[in-house]
Amino acid sequence: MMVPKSPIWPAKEPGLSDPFSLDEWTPPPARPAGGIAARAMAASRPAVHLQGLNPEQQRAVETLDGPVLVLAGAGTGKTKVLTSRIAHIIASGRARTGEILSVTFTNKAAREMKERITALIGAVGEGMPWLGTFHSIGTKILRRHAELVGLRSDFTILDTDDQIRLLKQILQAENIDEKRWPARILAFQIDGWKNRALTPEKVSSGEGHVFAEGRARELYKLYQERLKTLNAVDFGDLLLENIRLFQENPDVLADFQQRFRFILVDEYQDTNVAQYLWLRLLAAGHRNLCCVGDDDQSIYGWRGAEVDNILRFEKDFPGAVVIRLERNYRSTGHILGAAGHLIAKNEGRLGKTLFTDGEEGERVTVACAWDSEEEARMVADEIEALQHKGHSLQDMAILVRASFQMREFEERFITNAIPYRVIGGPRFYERAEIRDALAYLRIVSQPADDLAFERIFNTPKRGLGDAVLNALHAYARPNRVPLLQAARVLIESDEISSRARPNLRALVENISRWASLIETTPHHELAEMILEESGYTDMWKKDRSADAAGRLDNLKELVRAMEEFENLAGFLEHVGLVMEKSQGEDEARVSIMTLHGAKGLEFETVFLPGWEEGLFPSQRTLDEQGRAGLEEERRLAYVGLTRAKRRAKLYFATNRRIHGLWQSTVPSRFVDELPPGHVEVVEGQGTYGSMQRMGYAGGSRFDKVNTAASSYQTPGWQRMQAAQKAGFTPSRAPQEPGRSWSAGGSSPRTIEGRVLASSTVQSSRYRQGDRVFHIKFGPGSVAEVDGNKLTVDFDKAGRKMVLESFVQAGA
DNA sequence: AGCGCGCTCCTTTTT
DNA sequence: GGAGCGCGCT
Repeated sequence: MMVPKSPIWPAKEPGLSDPFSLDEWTPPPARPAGGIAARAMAASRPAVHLQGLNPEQQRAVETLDGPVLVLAGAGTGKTKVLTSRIAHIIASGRARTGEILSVTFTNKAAREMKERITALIGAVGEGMPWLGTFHSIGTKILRRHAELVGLRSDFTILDTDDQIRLLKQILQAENIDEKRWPARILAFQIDGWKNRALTPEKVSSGEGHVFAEGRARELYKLYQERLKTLNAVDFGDLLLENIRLFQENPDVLADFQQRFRFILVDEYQDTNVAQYLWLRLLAAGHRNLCCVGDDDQSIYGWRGAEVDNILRFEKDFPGAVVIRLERNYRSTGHILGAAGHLIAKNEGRLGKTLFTDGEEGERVTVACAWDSEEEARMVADEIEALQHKGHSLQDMAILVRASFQMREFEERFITNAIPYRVIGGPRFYERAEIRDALAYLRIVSQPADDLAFERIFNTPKRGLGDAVLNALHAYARPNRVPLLQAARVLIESDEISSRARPNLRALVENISRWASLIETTPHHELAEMILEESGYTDMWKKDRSADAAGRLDNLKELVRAMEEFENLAGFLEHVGLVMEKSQGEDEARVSIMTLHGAKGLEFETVFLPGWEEGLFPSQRTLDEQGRAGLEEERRLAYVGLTRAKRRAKLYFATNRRIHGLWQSTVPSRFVDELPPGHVEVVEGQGTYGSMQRMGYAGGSRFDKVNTAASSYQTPGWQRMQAAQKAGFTPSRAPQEPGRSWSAGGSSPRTIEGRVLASSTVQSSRYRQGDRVFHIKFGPGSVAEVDGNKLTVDFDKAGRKMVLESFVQAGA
């Protein structure tokens, strides 16, 4: 057999006995004999951690040697396998807790695993030092060997916000027009390179050309240099610097390879290239790598995840054992049938078919709403009906494609007095007040943290403006000193205006004083003192805006959270990487979240609104990633359906306001891809008789409910098609062959409101005062004309802005 | 230093 | 439609 070339993963040398087999394995000399004893015990006693596993799960748990890929479909007991496997390794004496590397993507997943392991094997589970996220483990390793990659071990971790501010400074210094080349685009670009493990030298010059006339690579390099002088890393560096550390220091790598007898990876389908390389390096020692994942649930391609990693596993790791978990313990037969049929349309997959021994249950329902408002009303009504039947709100969730869809549901739930909870949104440590407070703590504990200094330097307002900051930079840069140091020097000179000088002096002296208290004052008390004395809490107390009180609460919460940590450094570490908004689990509420946010969760009833072309699948994904994008969207649909235990309810609306303009929409192709046998089309009980009036073209099974004449026969629609033929075709990337947008009477699905609304300079055929008819709003008269956008005073619906192509003359 | 206007953009999101 | 941002005016 051909073994793929791999410098890191040597093929086993023939003739040598496998040093890692069970028989040959001996504990290192320093190890107490406990391992052997435990193994003996495990042999004589039925293992608790192996109970309740089905045969495939058991195989996944017990196949300890060599690379293993566990393809775990949704709801097949993935976490159970991971935790049982760790318990098994420990209980059988094959490794101690400190010799198992176990990586997850989110802190939540890591926490959950720790809890479940502890439940299986007792308190030993809590002591798993190498169970954590890629980033937290990367940080741990990097802190130990920071000096080898040009950092000090107290390096700071910058988040996206810091990163962008830093890039802005670089762009400014390089005289690059930030309007044309926004820092966040560059940040995105750099992130992308880091995801692919590309250092500035490795970025191809072609790719470097994408930003600021080919200066991207140079800017990336400047950024990295600046990070080093700041003794800082960004999230991407946490892994990239690890890889560099390992590659440049084989002894360090060997040490970790030796240490990690077993490596486990959760959600392998979400790994990016950097994570993959990192794993490969570490796994090359004992070769006991177990990756668990589901290619059908890979939904993070847009942020660097490589489905390819999982698809290629067997090639990458020769001799890998692949185990499929297809027995589903979550959903009913109809839900699995619908989801399975849908995902089977994807081509790039390893192939799994979930099955259940449970009941068929209710069919997946599909309902049509007239517009998004009615959609929200239908969902709310259904929720209330379920509630009356005794179902808890806790067991229901609304999963949307994009967060702008949430608002309509929130509004509806408020009017219906349905308690709800929005999951997602800004994290605790992303809030401005938390970031400000942290910046104070950072500058006090790390005087070289220029970004922290800049953030708090005039917050609260203390009469220090750009002039002062520029003066500080002008001194700091050539002298290669931190801004705080520059400030110390300049307050003794005339460089700073006499008005600002005392203020700056006060700030600098405060910082020094606070810093001198670090050793002697409990850190949470120090934090409180800093926030008080700096005037920061006062700033919010004086603030009259509605959210000021909430911000003060958050600051209190921050100080409270600090008490749980030994010292300031430990806390800062935690907050950058881990800290989450504390969420009170009080009363039962319906959850509203994005499909992405729902991964890994399950609910009795799942509402899936907005299944319309353009929204889901997202037009933009289709435009940008073509076929691959469509498949990722389909996986997202699959994830959504498989969250449901007993009921999945889909909705689509025929009208939706996108970017402020009303658009006609057609059902998602995913609706058509569902197998009829598992699906039931329900009549909307819509008060406006929506099912009668709705209209959409095309060879959909839903034609039978489409009784009215298709709205696409309207003159407005025809005009729009004509306009498109004439050259206003919305930008569309390569489409998958065989599925043409305009084929088979299925009208072009143009959701690109922006293109439509802005590309046409041609004069409208309508004038002020003209009478028009709109399929949603009925008759009205034109109040204003702007290109092809009309502001119309509708007789019933009031003033709305609509696209010209959606109205017809007369009426 | 603070406000207001006009311009742009507008999926998903962890660390 | 609406949020966020930068600039320019007072």
